[in-house]
Amino acid sequence: MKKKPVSAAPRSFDATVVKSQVTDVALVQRRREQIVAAAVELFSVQGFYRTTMQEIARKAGVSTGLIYQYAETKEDVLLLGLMFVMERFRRELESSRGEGTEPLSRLYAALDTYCRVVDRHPEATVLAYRSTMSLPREYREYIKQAELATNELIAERIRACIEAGLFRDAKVELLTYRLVLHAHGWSLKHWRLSEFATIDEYVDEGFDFFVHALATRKGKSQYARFRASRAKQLSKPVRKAAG
Amino acid sequence: MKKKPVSAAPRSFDATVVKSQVTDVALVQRRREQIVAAAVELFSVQGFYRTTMQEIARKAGVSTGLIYQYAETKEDVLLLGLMFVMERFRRELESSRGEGTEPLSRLYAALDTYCRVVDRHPEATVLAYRSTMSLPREYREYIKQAELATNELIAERIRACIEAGLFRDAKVELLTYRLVLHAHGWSLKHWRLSEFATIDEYVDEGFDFFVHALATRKGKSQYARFRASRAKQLSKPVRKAAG
Amino acid sequence: MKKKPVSAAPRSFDATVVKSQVTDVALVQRRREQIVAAAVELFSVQGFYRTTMQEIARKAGVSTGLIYQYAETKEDVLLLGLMFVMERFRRELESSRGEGTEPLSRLYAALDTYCRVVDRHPEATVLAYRSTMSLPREYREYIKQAELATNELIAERIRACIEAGLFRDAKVELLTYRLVLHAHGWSLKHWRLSEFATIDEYVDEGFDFFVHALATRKGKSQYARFRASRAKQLSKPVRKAAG
Amino acid sequence: MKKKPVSAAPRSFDATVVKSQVTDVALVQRRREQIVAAAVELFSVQGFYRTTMQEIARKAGVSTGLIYQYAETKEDVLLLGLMFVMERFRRELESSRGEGTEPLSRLYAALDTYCRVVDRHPEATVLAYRSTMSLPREYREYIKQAELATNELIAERIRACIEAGLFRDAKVELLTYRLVLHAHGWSLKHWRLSEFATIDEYVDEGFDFFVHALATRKGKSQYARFRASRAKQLSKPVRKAAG
DNA sequence: GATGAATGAGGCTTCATTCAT
DNA sequence: GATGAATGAAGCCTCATTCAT
Repeated sequence: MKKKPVSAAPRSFDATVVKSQVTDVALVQRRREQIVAAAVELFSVQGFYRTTMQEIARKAGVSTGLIYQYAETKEDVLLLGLMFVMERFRRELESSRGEGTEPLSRLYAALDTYCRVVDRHPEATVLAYRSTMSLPREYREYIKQAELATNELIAERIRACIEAGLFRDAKVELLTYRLVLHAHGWSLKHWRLSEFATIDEYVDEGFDFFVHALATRKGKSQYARFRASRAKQLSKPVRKAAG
Repeated sequence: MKKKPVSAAPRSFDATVVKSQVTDVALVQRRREQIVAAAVELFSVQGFYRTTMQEIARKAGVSTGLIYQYAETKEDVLLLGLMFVMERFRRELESSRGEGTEPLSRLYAALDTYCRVVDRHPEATVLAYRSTMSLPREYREYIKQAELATNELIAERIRACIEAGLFRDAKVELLTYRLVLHAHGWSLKHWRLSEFATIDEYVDEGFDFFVHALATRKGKSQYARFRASRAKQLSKPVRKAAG
Repeated sequence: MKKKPVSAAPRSFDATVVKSQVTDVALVQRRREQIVAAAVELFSVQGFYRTTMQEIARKAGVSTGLIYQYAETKEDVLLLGLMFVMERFRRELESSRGEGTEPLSRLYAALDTYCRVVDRHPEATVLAYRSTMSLPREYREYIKQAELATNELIAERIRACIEAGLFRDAKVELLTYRLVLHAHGWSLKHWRLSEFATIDEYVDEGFDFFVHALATRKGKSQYARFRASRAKQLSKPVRKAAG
Repeated sequence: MKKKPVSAAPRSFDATVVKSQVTDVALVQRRREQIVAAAVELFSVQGFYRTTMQEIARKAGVSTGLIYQYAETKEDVLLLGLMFVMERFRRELESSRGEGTEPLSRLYAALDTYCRVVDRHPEATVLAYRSTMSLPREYREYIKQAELATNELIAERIRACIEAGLFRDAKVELLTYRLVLHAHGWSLKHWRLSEFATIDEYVDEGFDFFVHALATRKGKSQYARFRASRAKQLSKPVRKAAG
């Protein structure tokens, strides 16, 4: 009886919006990965404008001219980079399961996953905030769509909690951004937040706060059970392997 | 009995870190305002790198060379711009009173003020996120310090709630960033959030969420009273004058 | 029995101290010659600061940007120019033979060659005096070393005269600069000197003066023989072909 | 029965070729000295183009605008500077006496004085070589005339030696430049020459060389006497007071 | 006479993009 | 398909000169 999750091929991650002179699809895929990986790293550290095409080429181990066979402009490379980054977010989020189908657990898993991706790739998050505006207005839409598609993965888990009577009713879109900003915040304000919490604590504190604000009576007892089960798990020798 | 409100002179807003060739202090002040106003507007719309010094000069109604009498580099202009913006945030936040000394009311006032400044100057917020990295590493510290000084104005109001037994104990620094990010979020994700809430709703929803998550029993009843008094106020003909 | 003529490879003429973005050594060589030739001419006529990179590019028949693939700054171009000029001096001096191995004859040949190079490229000499100070302090050392290497070609011929008992003993370094300044003087004060002497006369008068001041009895008779042989030679129809 | 020494107001040192807006002659004199002193020092160290009018003003302790009341362009300041420098050379040379009227002694005194002025103001000499070309062609003539006027002070002493039968006949103009370049050389090649001689030695060696090359029999004996008298003098406790 | 803020043309340098090989 | 040398427009910054006070 679950609603069909939005999905249905979000055009937003479709890298074909960027034209390539090369026809061999597999080659395009491979070369672009090579180029974009270098680009994302440089953009993240130095910003879009401080990074030159020649630097990207050098770091990617290709010639300058080659890049222009796989992207028409520097902005294209940025777009590919942002898509690449957001695609990673979505992919990881999509594969985060949570304990069975328990809604709270699944929501926790989503937040946990999101925060940890951010923790592992802090530059990627920052990149999105810093560089999106360097894109031509038209391209920005792609990024927004990609963001919405990713958010939906969280939104649907929030909805599940509401539908299960664990959370009081509220505007899911706003709630979603609350969690999204919590995750992004870890990167955006890492210089300060990391003085007061580890990523583990940050995730738990964030979730705890969220549940406290929204949980119905039923939700609260469910949450207590969730915490107990986690506590038991955590007491076991091995836990989340370091990322 | 209250702690002394913040420090005395937060070095972080001290514009003298940027050197000027002109000695007349009042003139420096006036010219910089003129230049920085133009710069902030352009940076906000086009970004730092897309904005040329000639554009800034033209918009400020001065010659290109003049800017260099009041700032040594383009980065200096950005620093002054960011300082200017953050100073405005702090100033407005500082002057937000709230109903008497009631802690909840004062906290609400802080969030309300913050969000409304963001609402009135959305570019300013975005500017901070997008352009801070364009600064030389050394300059970024100034911005961070300025941010902390501003945050403290919120932090102390949260602390007041905790000390008054209205909120359960928690890490104030993390809570502060929660509110800060809520305010910033209104600008960062305005394209989406504004589809689901007005600024009034966004503030109220954010505060409500915050209180729900933290309030003790005492806090909850206090909050009920606060809402009642606000409802009464809101029913009166005049309300917050538009900014 | 003779000392090994100077060192092997005087680092001082090593153009690799200036970095190039281009890797193809032959191309670097060719392009630099093209650029430097234009630069030297312009620098000589207008001076370093009055010459723009655009002018150099235009005269060299390349684009402005190209120069920056072969030299990092305008100062680098000057350094290459000075090296180029000094290298020419040294090369010509090195290949000046003189009659057999007769010391006086060889010394004369050195002075004669030096003065004639100066005569053919008066701007080059002037350039060295006027523009060396436009170089970063560090670069000036290269030029000094190059000068010393060139001077050595004269110094060793003076030493040969002393060792052959033709000249009385004296500080060779000072004597060397005496001849060097004599040659340079032809360019530095050409506006005046050329009113009173042709280059031929200038060389002869300079050598005569030098020998008169230093020659031993043996040296004097040798010098008489040298002049006699030259006189005979000079009476022949063909003489030094104009450079 | 001596020829009238050229003199008769050499236009070349006439600073009135540079126009001033100020009419008070004494003030013009005073201000210009103030400005030119600063300018010469800066030009000497940094070169003409690297020195800004604002730097000159600062070092002279006046405002930028003031300079333009006493000189129409930056080139004018340079011209005044060069005139100032050459005037000093001439003045010092003019006042160098030598032992009575003995020709050799007077010539020695000229060379000695010249070299010592150069030694005390090495930058001044270098300035002349480096910066003269920065002048508009028309101005250079003034400098040349000033140089000739100064040279004449040496030339006439050489002539005296020839007329007294101490030197063989030769082109006085060339001989003059020989001595001039010797003096200038001390500054131009100081970095090298100072490794091998003190200024005392440099002067003596230079004069000795000169006399050796030119002296008649009569001149030689005169020179021997001159050296003997100097030796006696030198053995006395006090000698040339340090400059 | 003196000041110093203001001007704006011009230079060095960068770098996205092209194209011959 | 790949290379990397070549292009040239454009931007930051400097500084000689002016002018209102």
